Amino acid sequence: MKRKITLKDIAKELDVSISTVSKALKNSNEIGFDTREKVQAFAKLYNYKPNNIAVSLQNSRTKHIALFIPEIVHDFFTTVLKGVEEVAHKNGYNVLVCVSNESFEKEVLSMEMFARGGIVDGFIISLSKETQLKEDYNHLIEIENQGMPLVMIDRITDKVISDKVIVDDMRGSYTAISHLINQGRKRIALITTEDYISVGSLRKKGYKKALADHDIELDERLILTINNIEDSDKAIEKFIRETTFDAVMGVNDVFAVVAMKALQNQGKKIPEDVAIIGFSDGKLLKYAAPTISAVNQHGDEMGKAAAQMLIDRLESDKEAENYKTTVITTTLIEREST
Amino acid sequence: MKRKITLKDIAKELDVSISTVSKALKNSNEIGFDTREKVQAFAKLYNYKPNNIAVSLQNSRTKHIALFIPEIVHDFFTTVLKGVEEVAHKNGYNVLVCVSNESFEKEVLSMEMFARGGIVDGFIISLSKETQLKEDYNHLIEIENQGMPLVMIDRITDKVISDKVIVDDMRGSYTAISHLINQGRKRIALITTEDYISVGSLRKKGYKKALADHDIELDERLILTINNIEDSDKAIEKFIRETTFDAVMGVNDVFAVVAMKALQNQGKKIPEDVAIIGFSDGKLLKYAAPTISAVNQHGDEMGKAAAQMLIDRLESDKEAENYKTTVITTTLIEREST
DNA sequence: TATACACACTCTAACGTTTTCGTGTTGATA
DNA sequence: TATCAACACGAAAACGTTAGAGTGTGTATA
Repeated sequence: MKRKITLKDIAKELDVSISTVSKALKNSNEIGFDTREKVQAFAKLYNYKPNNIAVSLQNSRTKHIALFIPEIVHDFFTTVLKGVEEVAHKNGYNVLVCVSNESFEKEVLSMEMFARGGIVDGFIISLSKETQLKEDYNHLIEIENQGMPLVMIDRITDKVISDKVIVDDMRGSYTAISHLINQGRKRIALITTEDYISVGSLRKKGYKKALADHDIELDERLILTINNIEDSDKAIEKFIRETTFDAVMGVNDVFAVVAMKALQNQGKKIPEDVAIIGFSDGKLLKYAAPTISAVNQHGDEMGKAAAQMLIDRLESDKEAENYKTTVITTTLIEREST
Repeated sequence: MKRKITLKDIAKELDVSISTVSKALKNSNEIGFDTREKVQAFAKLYNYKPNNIAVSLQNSRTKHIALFIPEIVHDFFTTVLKGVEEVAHKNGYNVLVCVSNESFEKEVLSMEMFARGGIVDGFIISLSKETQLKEDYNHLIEIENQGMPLVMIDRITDKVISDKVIVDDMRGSYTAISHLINQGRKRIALITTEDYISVGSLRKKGYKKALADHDIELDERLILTINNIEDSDKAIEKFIRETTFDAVMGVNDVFAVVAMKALQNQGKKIPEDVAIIGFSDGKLLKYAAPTISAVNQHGDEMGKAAAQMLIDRLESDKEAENYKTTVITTTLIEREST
């Protein structure tokens, strides 16, 4: 185990004090030119890198940020992570990933440990389902009280005041449904999640508004609410067997593709008999046969925006409370299914 | 900004020394029972959590591990991350994610900074393509020389001696091809990556061995090597137009699904005319129409195994060099395409 | 009554930095 | 020759913790 070289080592070797070395490496003009040169050359030669932990202890900044996501095996959150990682690294920050697995408890526990332990400087979080269901946001409020920056993304709550990055879910949904209507679809079904999930409910709102604005009467029977993700496949199949419509939107990629398969099994032609649209940043809809139109949420953009907001907050010393909410605009990707 | 409570605060408040508090919290019987009780109660009341940075500085262990992956928007690596995160958290470790984006430079730079800066205690890495192409592994060797544990996964090299977790790529491929042969397929195509990618070349080996063992003559024209991932779609379509076969295996999920679509466009029936099989842990093949058989690599198992190996190494004090290579067995998931 | 020793603490150094303040040496100025 | 900056550097405290080495009691042993 080769011990790492420290300021002390350099100091001893060059017969100067530790502070001189420290200053010389920072090119402080408090130190003579010759000494600076000498120290820097030596440090370079021995590949000296300051011990981050010591630096952190000194200025109580770790240069780490935490990203909490409910689920990692999910195209959207994956792209978010990619975006966060990119701008974090560009700014010299590292990303600690915590997957809550939709569990309130894990979210709370990890968050508290990260915060009180001084492990990270700030948080980016997308709420777990359980948290949204319980509506218990004390851990987030506690974070804020401690003065740690927090950026909420995608699955947010307005019970907590903080920076936020969201997608224009309602608008995305509205646009998608309008697109279907403009193509002459009359009976448009929606496969969605339960209302407590913020994005799901917003998408439903967009759906309803689009119908209303185009004078199509809302038929609640055309809305399928999945309450148990485990057997969503069966629920969707049953729904499709028992309901007739000429278009359907799923609030994610799996719902859309499962619906398509069920329809195809029924002998329906896509898009002739039924048009399909989903929400997704991933490959599932892109490579389906036929390819399925999608509302793209631009997870990477969200990640980038969130990371940038967080870092800005961290680097600015002002206590300012001008919290911002950035809205990422979705784009409709038209494919064969519509 | 509420300052965090420290040992010193507790000590002052309770009029004892800092060390007494420290020991009391650790339930050291060097401290009287009453004092212990008092300190612990107080700490609990004020929700004291030790400052991790100070602890890290003290024992030069950060309880952080780094996971280097070439690409995050990729089902396999996503499941790996999930596995790593799970066992890391279970053992009190945090995961720093670094996405190399297949870039040698980013891999090297990040790695050096993580190592010399004392940011993490150990590494789990899957090599970037560029690294595998260059065959320059000095950064990894350097890590090992520093005495930092390193676990290589999936995309590995035997130029570096370390713990490893791999999948039985060759065997997985062999089994898949044998499965096709047993179904009576005679002309089996392979869509693969260039040889410098370790897993791709192993899968090709398995393919060849399976053919040989079943007395099927190898026809090099049935092997398509994708050298530019950007226009793999076109390359695959061209290949399918110009080549005839009754089965095809893709070394990943996209190759398989693109091949299927191209075949279907040609009017081929799956699996009647052509059987298809891919490598994947994700949803793409599962939700394709028809569903596509897959060699499942169990990324989560790999992640778990790798994290466990790394942590074992970190927690054991012995300098032992009995490096192990864990092989995760792939499983063949038979679906409609075969 | 001297000795030993367990007990319950406190002191101190250490981890590797950064930064403020202090200090000895120059060379220039009055 | 006394005075005073400017210069180049060192000493020390601080960040929050841990752990080994003291220290001062009180009680049991010889």
